[in-house]
Amino acid sequence: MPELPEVETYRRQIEKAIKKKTISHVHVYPDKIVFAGKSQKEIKDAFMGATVHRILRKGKYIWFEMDTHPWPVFHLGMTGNYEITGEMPKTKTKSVKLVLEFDDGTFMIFRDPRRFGRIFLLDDPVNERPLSHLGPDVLNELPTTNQFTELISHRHAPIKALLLDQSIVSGIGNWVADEVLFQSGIAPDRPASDLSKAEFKKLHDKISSVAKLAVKAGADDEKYPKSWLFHHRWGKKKASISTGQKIKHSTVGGRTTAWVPDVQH
DNA sequence: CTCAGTGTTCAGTG
DNA sequence: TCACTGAACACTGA
Repeated sequence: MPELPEVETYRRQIEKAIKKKTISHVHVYPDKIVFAGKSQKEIKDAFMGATVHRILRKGKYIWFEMDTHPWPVFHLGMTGNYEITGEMPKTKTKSVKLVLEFDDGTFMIFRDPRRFGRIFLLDDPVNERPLSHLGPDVLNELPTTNQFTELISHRHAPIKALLLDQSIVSGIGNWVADEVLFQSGIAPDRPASDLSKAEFKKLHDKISSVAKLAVKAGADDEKYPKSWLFHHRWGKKKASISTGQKIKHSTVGGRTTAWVPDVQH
């Protein structure tokens, strides 16, 4: 379930679990796609014996800052996930792609059943593809309202498509985009160039508050405010928000979009 | 059996 | 080149 809140929450958990520790064993399960063409040996060599200093994140990518190069960069795709445990997973399901064992007996498991996730090996992650294509991070590097407005106010694509464009601001995914537009009262298919100055300000504020709050909640849905569209967006056909207004589902920016026409104009 | 999906990239069009 | 759209990718669950 990886959008920014999940990825940042994973980053914090992983950093807490393995910071300053050294990798003592590496188990790589062959997968040409997830490992982006790298051989098992290349992957193994990169991890083996390395000490992890920090876990960093930009947009939906996280990577290990280690004492040796190259550094591993992870993207969870649609279904990737991590698990930190004290023992080797007993049943090796097909979805397990990588298991790292650390010198204190901590294990980190990377799974990805649908194989949209990726593990890259890069010498300088932020300056190499695909990270070099990312715009500023929505959490740590969000542009000011004015900068944000300048970035997109001349564009004619639907505002939602631009929110999802990782090269403008990185980290916003499908449900976060919908949530932000709902709370801003802006219809997802409005061309960005149509938005007023006040709407850009509102949008910018909501991008910031939704991202921060979701991370603060540790990506735990149940802790998100009751008023959020999030809780109702996948509720069947006749779904509505707490106030009774109907949720409409349509395709915007190539993605299924949930929105409330009575509230978003 | 069919289809959409919490994401990204690339080909094709204007 | 740029801005934008839509398909492809892999696999599962509804």
